[in-house]
Amino acid sequence: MPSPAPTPRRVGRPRSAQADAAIMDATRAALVEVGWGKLTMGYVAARAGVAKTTLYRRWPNKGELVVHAVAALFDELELPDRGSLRGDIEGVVISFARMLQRPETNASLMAVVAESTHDPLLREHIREAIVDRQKHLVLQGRERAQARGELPPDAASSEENERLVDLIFDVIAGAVVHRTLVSAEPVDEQWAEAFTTLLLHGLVAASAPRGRGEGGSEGGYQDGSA
Amino acid sequence: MPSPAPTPRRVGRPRSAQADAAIMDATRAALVEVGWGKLTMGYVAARAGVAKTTLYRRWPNKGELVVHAVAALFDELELPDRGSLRGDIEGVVISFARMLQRPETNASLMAVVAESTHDPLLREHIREAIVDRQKHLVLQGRERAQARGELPPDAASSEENERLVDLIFDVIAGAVVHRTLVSAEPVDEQWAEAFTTLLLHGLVAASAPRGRGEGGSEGGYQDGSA
Amino acid sequence: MPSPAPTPRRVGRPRSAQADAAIMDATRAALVEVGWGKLTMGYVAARAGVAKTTLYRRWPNKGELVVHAVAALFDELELPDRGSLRGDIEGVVISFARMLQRPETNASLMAVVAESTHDPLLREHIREAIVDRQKHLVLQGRERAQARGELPPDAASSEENERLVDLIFDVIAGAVVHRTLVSAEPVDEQWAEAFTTLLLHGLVAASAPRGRGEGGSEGGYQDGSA
Amino acid sequence: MPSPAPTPRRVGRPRSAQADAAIMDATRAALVEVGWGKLTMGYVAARAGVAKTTLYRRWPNKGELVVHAVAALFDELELPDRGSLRGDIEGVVISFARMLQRPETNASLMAVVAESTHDPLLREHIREAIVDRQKHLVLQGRERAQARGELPPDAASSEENERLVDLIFDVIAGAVVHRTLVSAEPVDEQWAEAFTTLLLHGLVAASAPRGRGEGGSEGGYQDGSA
DNA sequence: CTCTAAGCGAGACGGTACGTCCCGTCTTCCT
DNA sequence: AGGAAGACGGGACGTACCGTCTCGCTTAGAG
Repeated sequence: MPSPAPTPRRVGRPRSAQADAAIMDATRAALVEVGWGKLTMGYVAARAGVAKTTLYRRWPNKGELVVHAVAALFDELELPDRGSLRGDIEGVVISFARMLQRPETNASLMAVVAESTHDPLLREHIREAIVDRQKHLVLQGRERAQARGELPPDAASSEENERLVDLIFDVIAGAVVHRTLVSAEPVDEQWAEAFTTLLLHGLVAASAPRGRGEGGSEGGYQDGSA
Repeated sequence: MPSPAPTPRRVGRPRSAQADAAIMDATRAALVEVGWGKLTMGYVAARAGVAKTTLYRRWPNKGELVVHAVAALFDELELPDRGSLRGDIEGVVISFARMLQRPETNASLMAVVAESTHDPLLREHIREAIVDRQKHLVLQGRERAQARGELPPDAASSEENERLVDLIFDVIAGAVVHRTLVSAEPVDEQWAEAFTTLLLHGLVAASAPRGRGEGGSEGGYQDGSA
Repeated sequence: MPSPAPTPRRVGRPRSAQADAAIMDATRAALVEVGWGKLTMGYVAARAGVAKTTLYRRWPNKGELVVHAVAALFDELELPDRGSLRGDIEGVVISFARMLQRPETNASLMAVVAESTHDPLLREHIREAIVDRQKHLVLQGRERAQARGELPPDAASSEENERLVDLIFDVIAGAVVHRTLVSAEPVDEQWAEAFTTLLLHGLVAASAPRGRGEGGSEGGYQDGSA
Repeated sequence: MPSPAPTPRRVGRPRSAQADAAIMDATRAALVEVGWGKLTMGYVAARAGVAKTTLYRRWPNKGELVVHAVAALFDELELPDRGSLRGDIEGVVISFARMLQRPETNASLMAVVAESTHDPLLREHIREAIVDRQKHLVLQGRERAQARGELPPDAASSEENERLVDLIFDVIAGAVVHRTLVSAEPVDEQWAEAFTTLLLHGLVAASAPRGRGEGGSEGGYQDGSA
């Protein structure tokens, strides 16, 4: 996919790539310093050594600029193969948490999400730039686990499949985000292990064929010892 | 400590309780209409039929006003006894989700949380007003389940106990919030059921005595059919 | 004229004379400190150790309060008989200037006059409280000079008489005020003497019967030496 | 000193001269309509068809704006040569009074002066913008009269000279201002003539060599008839 | 010698204007 | 054409006073 864009006009002086990078850096730095609410275009521009005009030539408003700057941070999320489902989950939990604990991400993610609650375009923007990117990791991990025989293969209905992936994604991302940003407690190895244990057992049940799942409630905690 | 509650000696004209209520209502209504970002003190005041100064006499700024207005919404969260752990979990998930889906909560919660990422006082405010209030529900549900024999009694170490409650809280609240606000998908009965199933199995494992928890990873999905 | 007021009601607690005095003092002190523009009722009240209500119970607004406080200062103006018209003029000039140089008067007079330029009621108030009181001194001095034979007796027309008194008053008060407040130079003995000399010669001409007055322009300065 | 006046290197969008003029006009109009006390920046801005910020970009506060607007009015003061000292004095008196009677000047001058009583910078501002400009007229008139032989040439001491000019200035300006603003009576031809007569005789005496001036007090009013 | 109408301190109230900050747009000149 | 500089129209901010309005307490004179 080299360049489907139909020749984007090449007249006049080209945009400075240097400016671009400086702006991204300045935006992230400013987010750390003052947060979304007090972040001003003027300050970003000044810090980047650039005129305000230059910002507006690239992004239509504050929101877009910040989302753009934040989204890039999510690119580094990866899912190294640790050989087991448990290992993979713990890995992603810890690496996701590590990212969220960096102040620029911390401050930015929630700010951007909050802004999105009454801005559908921004919400779509976030979905593309952040959510889908992360969801891909869940899929990848699941496939590996299935290959290893740790999880049953895909259900018949692809719709049901997607629902399951979405659920797992919301549980993992939700728990990590909530602990980091709302409870404001660190996601350390201990927490990651406990969470993984919880998830792992749930996963097995959730992935099992329908009609069996609700067994948990009756079985009680004596279940395992039988 | 000479006087236990010495009648705070109110002098001068007392604050109007009417105004207080009108402001809270106006704030929530305004949040629905325009969202956090465009909510203005002037508009809230006008809508409440009150002078802007009256707002500032009670709350030092927009943030505090909104947190206050939003926090009250969390008071209505309850945990009706549905007779089983599964029922209780589904109940709280759905009622929490229902609350989050109401536009005023939707817009406000994240906004307020986002604001808190660089405002420790606000963060403490949130913890008191919202987080602790919710955590209480988790405790309550767990006690009921223990009484019913659905979950094992408290672990020996109270520290470990607290860790577990915190974990469960982050998982429930996180998943619901994430699905509602980030994934922007509805929390319907179907999702609540699937989530509950997942959580239920995880819960049993997580609540079990240490040293057994990690069994899940090896056992695989064939576990149940053995 | 002992009390034409038809018994001004004597029920209830009478107004505190102490408060009255404290308010007047506080007002004048505040005028010195911050000037009219920044003088606030709250500050005057606080400084007088009195509630704002107490101020408004006595004067309907800031303007009236200040005029009242300032007018009292003019009461002390007197015209001691120095035995000659020249002496009397120098005396009044210096004592008037001395009053104007006191910071509370300095700041207040112009402020009040300025305020009066678009407030006819206040203007009338000033005329009664300040202007007429001063004009009386001019009349008194003139009568003494006439008695001494330094000035001709009143003209036939009383209207013309009044015009003359007004003119003299405007010249004296105007010159002193202008030097003090606009030119912002001190009215010392030297200036007072020079001004008196100027006025004295003018006075003789102005007081002379009509039809002769314009002689000055032709006569030139050689006039006296002839 | 490499560059004597290096072309101040104007960068960025220049200030709109149109806006400048509109603001001055609006300020003067507003002064007439509502007076100093009720003049608001918002109203001036609206009337000028300009944003409030544009006002504050040019003047730091209401006071400076108004002084600036008013000072310009004094530019039109001139001293047309009427051929005689008497004529010149009457001319300047009447044209000065005419200016003061215009409502915008009326309201503004005193307000600005009042404000200056506790603001040394403003006072200096006024001196430069208004007082010095007027004093120049006195000098000019005196020189003409000296050339015509109506007044004696400058005294030996230049210091004494300056004192005399200042005195005359305070008398003329003071009398006109006082009559207009404090006594609140019109300066008509009749008053101007009477005042001029008074001043003219005083002038001759005051301009005469020292040691003779005080003669007036003894001579009495019979002086002229001898 | 009580009763009671007014005075009083305190401070909340509805308002108006302030002067500031930032937004996103627009000129102007320079590269 | 891009970019730096900065003025512009606009909107909201949070503050400061205004003059009014409860409150509950105090106080002196009328009954």
